[in-house]
Amino acid sequence: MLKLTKKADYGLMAMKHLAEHSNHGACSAKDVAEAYGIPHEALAKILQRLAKVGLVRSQHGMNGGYTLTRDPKMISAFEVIKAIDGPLFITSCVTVRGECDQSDRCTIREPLRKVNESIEQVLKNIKISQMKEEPEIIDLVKQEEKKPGDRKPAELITIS
Amino acid sequence: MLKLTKKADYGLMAMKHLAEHSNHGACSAKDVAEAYGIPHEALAKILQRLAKVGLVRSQHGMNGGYTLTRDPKMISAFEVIKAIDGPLFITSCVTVRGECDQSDRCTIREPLRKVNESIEQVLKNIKISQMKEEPEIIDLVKQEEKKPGDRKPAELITIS
DNA sequence: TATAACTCCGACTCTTTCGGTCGTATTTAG
DNA sequence: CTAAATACGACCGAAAGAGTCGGAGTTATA
Repeated sequence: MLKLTKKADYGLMAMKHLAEHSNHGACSAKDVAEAYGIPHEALAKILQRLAKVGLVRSQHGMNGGYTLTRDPKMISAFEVIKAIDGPLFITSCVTVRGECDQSDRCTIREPLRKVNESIEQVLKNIKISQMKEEPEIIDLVKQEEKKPGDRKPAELITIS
Repeated sequence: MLKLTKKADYGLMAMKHLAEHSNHGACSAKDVAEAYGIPHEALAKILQRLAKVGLVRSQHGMNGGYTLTRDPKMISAFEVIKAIDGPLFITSCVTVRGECDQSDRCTIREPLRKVNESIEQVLKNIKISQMKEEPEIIDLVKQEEKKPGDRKPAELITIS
């Protein structure tokens, strides 16, 4: 549960790959797919959606492929995921149109909406350029787990 | 995407309902289901899973039903969700056994694992007793959205 | 200029998971 | 013993997922 789809995974991998190879010109979908062992036609479709929202630029013909349109420091993981999988809502109650459809007494809607916003912010603050294998760059969580019995007045999650 | 299942939604609603009616004795699955307009047999199956992990206690026979086993202040949303939907992993790469199965060059595994931990902590800090319709109790996010072009050196997400 | 190679693009099918239903057995109060 | 409630398993339809196929467009090269 609560996992993002393989498409989003592939999209993030491809964006990172393009960021690392931006100096070598465009990368074809086939090249990226073979580099990570994923079906290249599935990844092509993902890159198409990224091109449609303007995150990458597609280039037809020989030696064509995809290039980033922005500095990878300015592209968040949230943008990539949202482009591929659509808007994210943690709860099934909150739809695009706003409210619960089946029960007007859904009393947990507001707290979960807050959680949803929190997750969005976490993903918005992760940039493609940070997607390296250096975990110390990203310090997402700066707190220990809860201990039942004490109420911590203020907890912190620091990002970057 | 990134939404938790309806079962988890129902489970959280039921837990909150039990927390509010703990002084009236046990609540039957049918009562809870009718209160929120959800099929009572689907909710019964959810409550069974919650009973199996010990979050609620079931009582057979007439005037039976379900009761919480702990103080609702000590039950986190994470426990409920995990009991219903299983362990959560934000990325498909990270399985229960640990690693990517298809590609050993999945370079985004570690950053996403950090994101995953962050989300877990957010959910662990939301208690059933906090699931009221008073949004000011829970202040999950304390920042505005990003503006492409400025780099905020340190961002904060404050919890409770 | 014309051909051919290489790329992107959109529609389609198949599989898996989710949500919900039904039926039967078990337990308990009256 | 009967009524009311949970416990448990199997089953079915719907929906979203992952992947595949052929076609359209573009550029290099002879």
